Amino acid sequence: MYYNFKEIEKKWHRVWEKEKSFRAKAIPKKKKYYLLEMFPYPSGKIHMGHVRNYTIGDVSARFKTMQGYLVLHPMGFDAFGQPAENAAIKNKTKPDIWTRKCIKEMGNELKKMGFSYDWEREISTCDSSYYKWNQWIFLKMFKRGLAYKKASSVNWCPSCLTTLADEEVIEGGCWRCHKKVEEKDLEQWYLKITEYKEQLLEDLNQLKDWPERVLSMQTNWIGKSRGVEIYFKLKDDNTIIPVFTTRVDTIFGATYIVLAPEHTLVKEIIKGKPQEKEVLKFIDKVSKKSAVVRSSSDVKKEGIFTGSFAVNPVNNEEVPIWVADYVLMEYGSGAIMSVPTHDQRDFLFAKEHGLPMRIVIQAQGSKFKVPAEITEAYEGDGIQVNSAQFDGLTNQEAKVKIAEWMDGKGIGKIQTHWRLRDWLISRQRYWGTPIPIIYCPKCGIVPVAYEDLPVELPKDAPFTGEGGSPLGKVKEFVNTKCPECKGPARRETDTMATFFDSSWYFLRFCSPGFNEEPFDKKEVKYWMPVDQYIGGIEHAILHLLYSRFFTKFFKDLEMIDFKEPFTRLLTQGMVLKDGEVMSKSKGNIVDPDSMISQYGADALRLFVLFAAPPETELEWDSKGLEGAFKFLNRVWRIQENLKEKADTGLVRILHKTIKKVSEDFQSFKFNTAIASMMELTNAIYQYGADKQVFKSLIKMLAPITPHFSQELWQILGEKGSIFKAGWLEADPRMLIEERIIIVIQVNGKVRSKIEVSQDISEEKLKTLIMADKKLISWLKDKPIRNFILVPKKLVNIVV
RNA sequence: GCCGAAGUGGUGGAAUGGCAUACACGUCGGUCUCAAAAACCGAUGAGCGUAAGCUCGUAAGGGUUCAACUCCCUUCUUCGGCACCA
Repeated sequence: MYYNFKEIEKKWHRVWEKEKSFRAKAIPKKKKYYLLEMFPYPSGKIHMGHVRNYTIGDVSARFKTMQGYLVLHPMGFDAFGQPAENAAIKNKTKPDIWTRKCIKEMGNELKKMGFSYDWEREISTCDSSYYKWNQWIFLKMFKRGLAYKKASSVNWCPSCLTTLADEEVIEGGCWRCHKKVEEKDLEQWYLKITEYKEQLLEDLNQLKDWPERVLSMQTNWIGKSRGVEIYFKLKDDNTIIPVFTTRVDTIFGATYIVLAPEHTLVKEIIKGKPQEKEVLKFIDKVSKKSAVVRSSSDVKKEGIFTGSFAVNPVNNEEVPIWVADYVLMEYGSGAIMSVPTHDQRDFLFAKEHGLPMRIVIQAQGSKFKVPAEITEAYEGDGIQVNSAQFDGLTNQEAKVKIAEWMDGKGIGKIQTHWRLRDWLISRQRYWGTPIPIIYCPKCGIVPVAYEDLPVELPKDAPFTGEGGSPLGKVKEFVNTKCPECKGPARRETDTMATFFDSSWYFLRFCSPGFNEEPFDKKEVKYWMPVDQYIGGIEHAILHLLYSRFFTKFFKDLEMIDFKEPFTRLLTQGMVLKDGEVMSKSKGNIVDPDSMISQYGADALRLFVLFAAPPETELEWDSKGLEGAFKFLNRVWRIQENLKEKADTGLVRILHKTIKKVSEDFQSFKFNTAIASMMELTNAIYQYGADKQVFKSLIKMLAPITPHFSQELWQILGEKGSIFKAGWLEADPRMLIEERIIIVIQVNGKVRSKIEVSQDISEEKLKTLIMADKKLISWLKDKPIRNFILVPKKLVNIVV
């Protein structure tokens, strides 16, 4: 009754494995296609998200293969990380053993899905043959000053008991466990990603085939803002107070300045002033507020006058100096100029404290107002007023002119501020790459020599989940000799953030066994960059930014000759059930494995592609999966009723389908490609197919349903792999319809349809229209004002 | 607040200036069957009408056009990112 998917799928898995069907070996001059999906964390079982991600990738890989490309389609495991430690504690085993078991299980599940991976290239980041090169890269960065240690206030997750990079803090919480992140002062290792900030921003322009969403997220994250640092002077002793602004066009309206409570100057300027005691009290009060409270925008801004004045360098006006909690020491210079008339925040603050205001930008076309009349700040564009020699310019012109003028006179400096911070990579964790650094009491921080790599992760470490770097408790690991003076020394006991591992794995895939350097330059030259990368949107900043950084670093080392690792990027949407993300805690998980045993991998693959376009969220629908399975059976049964020769009508539909499917596969519109194959199938049921038409259909289905198609291919008498049989070409002659249907509109509304020969003349068509009974009542007694003909499609008659 | 994406039947979705709702799910009806399942065939945006057909309809309002889901303007809603960022 149903086709025997169980046996068929098993059969072809064996064949593919035996014949090493997906082995990719570089052939110079042959056009290559490197297709990569983000490698998984080996949790043991695959989930629907994996199924979706890897199915999208696999269909593209198989399609490209059929089109004649030499396709590299590797798979591996992002195997270091905290869950292994937690699982090991829970299951009373070791992270190493647990992870390897998971990798094996997960590999089997991936194989069950029939993905066309070159398994001989499999890598796991927890193998010392891999992480050795993490250490090598780290040392290269260290020698260039790109890896450095500094004491700073860092993000600390109290539940994971480790530090986090800025990128790993999502809405103030840990990206992994969502616990609120705390601040802690620690000495940690950083990578100087900021060295590449210009390039990281600039080269986004090069990524034409990345989703706009990702580009905008990265742009926001890097956060470039241009402006001017203005040098206000203290009235009493000419001490300079630098103030950063992006709105230098409003400088003539600056009526006071505000310092952050932590600003070093505050204590000096209040000394001996009557306000001293009050201000100190205020600072103390602010310092007791948590960062979260202080940074929530709905809390009322509080501030206090210091008793001191500063001089505005553009007009030598004396302005009062205030201290307020809304000015942050971490951004800019920790001091701002305040323009109440053109900044809403300043406006509210000035109203509250009765501070002076002056309008300097006049909205075009509106009546000039005086400060007393305005009810809110005007933040838009307009014409400069009250701005000395700049009056009459548009504020956009003034922005440039004033900046240049100030820069030239030395009363300000054109400056750029960035949001991006260096990447903190130290983790107080066991299951990661040891940082290859030795601390010597005599020589200080000493890098491990290249020939001593890898610094192996000890197999036994007493990690308990109670915090503190577990490696610190392994004496044989910690105690070592200084590479320089040979005296006793200690090893660094933190490990690297796992995002380090995944920042270059796509390069390793090009030559996974290479043991002279992280990768073989020749192989990388052939395969890289990745032509198509596919993965989840959650990596829009994290992994994708870090990988871009590493690529630029390798370019500087002259190990590669390209600037960006991923030419095209597709971010697939999440799989939902009942409108929510599938998760263990919500208990709404659908296990791919049980779906495979019920309907087969092919039906599952077909369903996840058909249910939604790849980028959008996919609502799980078991009825839909059943429908996909029914469709495959419907196709399967065609073989029982093949005709000698198919009707021309059907052959035309076939060629239209070939055209549509080829275009859609190319642009990842799998849902509509499948829809048109369903239409072809419906037409076959109507007309009856011959062997040729049927073979074409199963060929088009092959990238999506590889086992199913390969089996039918064999049943139809073909030997060998359907994937080596080439792709289909639509015959342009078959795409021309002889009889076409012209839609007739009257005043833009469809009133009739006429079937005509495709090469009918306009005159003849007009005659036919005039004779159309359906149109008589619409056209009778009405002069035709316009006759619009869209060739081969439509006529619109305006009466 | 700024930036980005989106809003279409009962549901997933299709159409990027030219027939709105392809394809599928669901529902209803039919064929086959003792019956059911499966399979096959058909109907299925709303309203009015016996019917032919007519009117309305793509978040709301306006505009451009012979013609707008599609382009422009305003507004609303949802999702995502950034944010007391000066």
